[in-house]
Amino acid sequence: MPRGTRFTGSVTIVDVAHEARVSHATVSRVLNNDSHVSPETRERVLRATTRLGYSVNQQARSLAGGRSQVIGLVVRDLGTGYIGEIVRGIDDQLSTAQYDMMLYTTHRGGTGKESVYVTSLAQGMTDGLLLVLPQNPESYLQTLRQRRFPFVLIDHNGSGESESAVGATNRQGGYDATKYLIELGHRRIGFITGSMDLGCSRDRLDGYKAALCDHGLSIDQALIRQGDFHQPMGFTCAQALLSLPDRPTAIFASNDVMAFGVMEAVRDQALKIPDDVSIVGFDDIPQSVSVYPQLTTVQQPLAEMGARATQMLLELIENPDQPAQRVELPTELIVRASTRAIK
Amino acid sequence: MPRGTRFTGSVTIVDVAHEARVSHATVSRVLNNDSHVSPETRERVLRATTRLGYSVNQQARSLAGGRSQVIGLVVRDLGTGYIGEIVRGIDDQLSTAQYDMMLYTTHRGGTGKESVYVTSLAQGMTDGLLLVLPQNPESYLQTLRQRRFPFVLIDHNGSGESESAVGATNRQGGYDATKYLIELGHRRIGFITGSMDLGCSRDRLDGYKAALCDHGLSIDQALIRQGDFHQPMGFTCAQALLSLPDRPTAIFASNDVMAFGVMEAVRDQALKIPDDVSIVGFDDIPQSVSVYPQLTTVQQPLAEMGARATQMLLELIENPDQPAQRVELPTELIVRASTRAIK
DNA sequence: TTGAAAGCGCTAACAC
DNA sequence: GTGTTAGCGCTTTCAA
Repeated sequence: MPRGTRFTGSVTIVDVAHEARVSHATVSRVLNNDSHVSPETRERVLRATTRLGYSVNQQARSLAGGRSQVIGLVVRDLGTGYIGEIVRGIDDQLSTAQYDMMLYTTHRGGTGKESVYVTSLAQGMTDGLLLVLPQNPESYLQTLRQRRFPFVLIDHNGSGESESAVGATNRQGGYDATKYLIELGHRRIGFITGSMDLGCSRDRLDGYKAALCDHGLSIDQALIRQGDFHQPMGFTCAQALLSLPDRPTAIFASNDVMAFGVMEAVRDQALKIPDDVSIVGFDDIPQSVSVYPQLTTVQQPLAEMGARATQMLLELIENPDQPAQRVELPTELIVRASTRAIK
Repeated sequence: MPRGTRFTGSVTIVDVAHEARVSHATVSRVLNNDSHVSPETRERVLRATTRLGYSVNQQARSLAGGRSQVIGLVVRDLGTGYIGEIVRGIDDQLSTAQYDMMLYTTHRGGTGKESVYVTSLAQGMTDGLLLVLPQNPESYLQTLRQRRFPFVLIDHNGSGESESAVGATNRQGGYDATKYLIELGHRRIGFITGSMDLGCSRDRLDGYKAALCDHGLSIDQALIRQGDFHQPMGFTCAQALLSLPDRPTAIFASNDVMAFGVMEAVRDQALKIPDDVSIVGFDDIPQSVSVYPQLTTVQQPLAEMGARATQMLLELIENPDQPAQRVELPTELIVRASTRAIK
């Protein structure tokens, strides 16, 4: 009957050692798959662990210099399905690697908050960090780099080549969607950007512009509004676009959530989707099939991005001296019901 | 220049002690707001911590018998906005209490997985647990109770009076929505349940039935379909309801996500919302205003539920011998565009 | 009020 | 192949 500290009926490595009639170091070896243990001892220890219902105390393990088996996930918020999808991918990988996840949201703190998190995180709580679409990341990326703390950026390609990042072919995605609209006969295509401090936002805009150029259309600055990835902004920008003297016949929003705002605005003006205005989004979050009409959008393989980033992080934790990897997963235009050929 | 172990440039309590010319025990006292420290010593220590950029190592702290300052959040998945809203509330409270959060999802494991989490969680990693809408919870609630490990259930009122839980007035919500539909003139009102192993699902159904009875309408079992809180099931159930010989003029789904599935099904049959079929959901997740027409729904104060549960958990951690609290926050019918009076 | 010392559960040399 | 011994950074008696 092992004595417990607080709540936990904690069976420790020492109890197991006692039960298996070995030293606690040997138990540790077995637990860490050290090869220098005789098969029969290993067997005996393993039996003892199950008999006693032992489970390792991660805090102690990581204090002693081992891994914490925890990674930190830093996100703005969990608002939309966007993060949910990414987490699905992360989660899968983590569970097979026997890792747990700490969740850090930054939505309330505004600037500065993130860096507080990150430094305290790097304090040993976690073995590595996954940063989803970080806002003004330079403030703390610096710190992480200095400490050689493993991290991978998701959907944001950092400032240089020096960091590992997984993203999608944002430029191509922007290009494809715009080209598609052009081929449907649209000539005046409104564009709503994401937060312009993010590389992915700039890339999508670039793709839009490139497609326009390649098809001999000029770039009208009036058709480009600066958004922020949130629905209200999609609404506002769309309102502005729709009240232009020469109203666009199609609007391409830099993410699905803003596209929902566009839908609202279009209806607000008693216009029909897609008859009067075609709408395209970006991301393909689960909600894009819940709305009506179902949204034509550029799919990002979000779950896969999460999974890939996690694999990369795990490798980085294993071997921190690895060179940075930069992965771009392909986007795909998903045509649904919010777009149609111009009359 | 403190020496670091792994990545962290870790300034420890010893470094601070040295700098402040006191023992590390005194530093610990200051850090833990122990009253037996002279104001001037405290001041000196505090200055040293900031000068050195010290930040406490939670692992060590919790190993030594203190709090881990981490709570665990156990959810099925992050799929919809539902969890996102709850987390917003949790997060707020946690940040003011200086707590961090571990996220445990159970979506992949199916049965049994949750209990594995929970036991390993209770192993000292976290100070307490928040369980959102847990599936078949009896398997591990038992364990938690035995160990007297603090936990609070969210949106699920446990098996007895013995556990702390925060939910909403589900029965009343079900009643209100149904009553509203009846007052609009609807007589045949379809109902899609949630997972019936959950108390909240049963309560919503009860409210539906009670409203019917109170208004002299009989309960037609054919109008009640068993759902599971997911969109595809909403679609399927709605299809069944709509192909009934005497088709319902309104459908009340036990959550918003299923209501979206209902919308799909209604359109699939070339019927109009709300002209041919009125639709009501439950939850009021953010998406319910993104869909068209905007969804009439029973609002649960999700963020508030998260916040309240967190406060309760924190109190429970402070004083585990407290009696269990059971809180029901009020729901509110939010009338939007998916419902109308019958012709 | 403060310091010394023990120990939380574990890993990682270092012996044997 | 296995045991012994030191810590990891902290909290917490127990003395002083």
